[in-house]
Amino acid sequence: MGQTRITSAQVAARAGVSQSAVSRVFTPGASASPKTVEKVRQAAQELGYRPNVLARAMVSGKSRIIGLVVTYLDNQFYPIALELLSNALQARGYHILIFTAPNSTDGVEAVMQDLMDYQVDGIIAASVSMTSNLADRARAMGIPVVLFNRSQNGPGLSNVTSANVLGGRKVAAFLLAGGHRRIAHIAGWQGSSTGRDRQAGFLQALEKAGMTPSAVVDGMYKRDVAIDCARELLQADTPPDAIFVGNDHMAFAVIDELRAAGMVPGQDISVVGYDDVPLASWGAYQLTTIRQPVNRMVDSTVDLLLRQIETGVADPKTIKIEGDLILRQSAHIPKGWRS
Amino acid sequence: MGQTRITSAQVAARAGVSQSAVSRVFTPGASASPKTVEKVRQAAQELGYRPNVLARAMVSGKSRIIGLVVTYLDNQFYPIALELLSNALQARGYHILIFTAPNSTDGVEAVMQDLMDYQVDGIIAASVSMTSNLADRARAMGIPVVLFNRSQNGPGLSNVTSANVLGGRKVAAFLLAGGHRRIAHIAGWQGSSTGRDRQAGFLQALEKAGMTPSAVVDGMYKRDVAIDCARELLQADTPPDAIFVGNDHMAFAVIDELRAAGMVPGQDISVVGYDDVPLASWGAYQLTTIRQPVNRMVDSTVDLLLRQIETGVADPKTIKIEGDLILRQSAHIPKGWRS
DNA sequence: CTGAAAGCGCTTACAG
DNA sequence: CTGAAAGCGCTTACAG
Repeated sequence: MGQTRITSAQVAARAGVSQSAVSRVFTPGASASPKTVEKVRQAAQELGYRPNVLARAMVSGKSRIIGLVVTYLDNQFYPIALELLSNALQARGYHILIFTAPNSTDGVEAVMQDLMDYQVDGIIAASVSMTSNLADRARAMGIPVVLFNRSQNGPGLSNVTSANVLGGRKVAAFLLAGGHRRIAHIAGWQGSSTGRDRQAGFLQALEKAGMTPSAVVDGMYKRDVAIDCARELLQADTPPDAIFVGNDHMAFAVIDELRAAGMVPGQDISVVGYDDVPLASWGAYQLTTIRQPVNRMVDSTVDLLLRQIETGVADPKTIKIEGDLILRQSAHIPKGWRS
Repeated sequence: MGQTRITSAQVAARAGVSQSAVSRVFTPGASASPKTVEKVRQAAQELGYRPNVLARAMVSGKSRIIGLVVTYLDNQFYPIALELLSNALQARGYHILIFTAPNSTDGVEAVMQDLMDYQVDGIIAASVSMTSNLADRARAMGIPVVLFNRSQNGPGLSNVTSANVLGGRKVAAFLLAGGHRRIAHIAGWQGSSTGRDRQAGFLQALEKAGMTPSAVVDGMYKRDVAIDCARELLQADTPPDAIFVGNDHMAFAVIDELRAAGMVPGQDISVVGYDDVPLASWGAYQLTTIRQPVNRMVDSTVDLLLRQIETGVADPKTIKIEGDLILRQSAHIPKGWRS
């Protein structure tokens, strides 16, 4: 194998300049005469030289690597977020080192530690919660952390989510306006802030209207669990006439189950999800749902993270971005309703 | 910010040993007395020391980073493959640096170059084709490359796919046995080996049976294009009674379109896909399809790549793994058929 | 603007 | 088994 990676010293020799000169030509804030630049570029070109990013990282202390921790790659929302994050970061000269973590606390712990060992400049934790111990450690090492689609208090932690409480309220208002009176909720995992917030907003708004939900169960963000929940709701003495499901991924499962029971969503029963992943708009589901503004969530995440990295100032923020209710056929639309 | 990363020298000082001793304790093939190990571990523990992976990479020449290039994150097959690849690699002490590339040749070129700058130990290119120039360069630098779900000849290139030609043949045999006589094909992108191979096997088998397809069009692996194709096929003078679609992602689009036209897949017309992504088994689609054995594809990819990395022997292989036809309701099942 | 030199945090022969 | 030293490929004060 011809592992002959060219070094700056070799380029220097060929160009007839010092190794430092070569380094300067390849360092953005350089200072080199046009002549030097020319000679070095020429030699580098001929030799096929490219600076070693790892060596640069060692001395500069900046790896230009962002660690990303993800768990649920089966929910369409995350691959899309991942793609957008990667593109945005690449455009700014960073790259993503990816860690798929089991959602257990221990799993996340191990993975984050591993991640710090790679000297990442920053960490994005997507739908993962952190122990305060871990957050402290990252802060102690000066590694900025942004939680994506999960919100958590803690010194040094930034988080970016959609306005989940508000979203829950919107869904409740919509279903009430639709004349529904037996409204059930298959909640997102109650161990997550998104699951809790969506539920809280939803229940608040119902209560304000003097209503109580006909049932509230935890779907754990899992397809299987959501199916069981739906089945259970249908077998109750008074089955619901509407179901708010904690995310689209589970809502699809619920719709499949309702249809299997001979019901037509949008006619016999209303179903509303949360996320607006692409599949929600496909013919087979036509799911009414709250759109998570993933583009803006990604932009905020990248901005927050890179600002902290590049200025060195830890300035944790909590950002909540409002999302619209998208009307489709899975739920009855009240006359004259505008969202 | 308290960027006080502990170094091996600090641990050495506290433990009362040399810096090299510390290094040895943290190097797998070490040689250190139990006493030294004990003292060092103790001091490391107290200080919260962890070796700097980048520094280790510099001197050892092994970064334990695998570059992954992906393009289509909207097709459910890839997030799943990504997750499995990441898990398998993590289990063996490697991590994935991710690059999302536009599918253009230039885009891939830029991204791969970028990737090599990070001194990755190996590269997995998922559904991406490489210029021979690029392949040569990777080989010259001794970086093993495995193409995942794409097959391409070239010195030093390994590739892992399912048995696509065979898969195409299986679909043809199945549709013929089902009594279909106007069989159309919405092909996978003809710029890709998977698209071409599936089509080739399919056409071969039809021809052998003395049949010609009623139509063959390129769906480009894109939802929008597939929808247009389906519409076009339906408007033909003799619309098809069966459609083989180049992958599941497009097949879902085709089914949506057929239903919009009032047809029932599996009764009025048969639809067969390729991949068997999770969505294919959900109630809304019930898609008959060839299962890509993604687990085995991932295992083979990781084995091939790590063997090359760890032995240093370039031993390019082409691996094709057979996948079964999975029967569901989207296509008419011939009496007594067993796949 | 430019070169010689120190240093980033490690691993690994080399002696002992 | 263990320490002193060289070196991985760079960047960055420091003089000139």
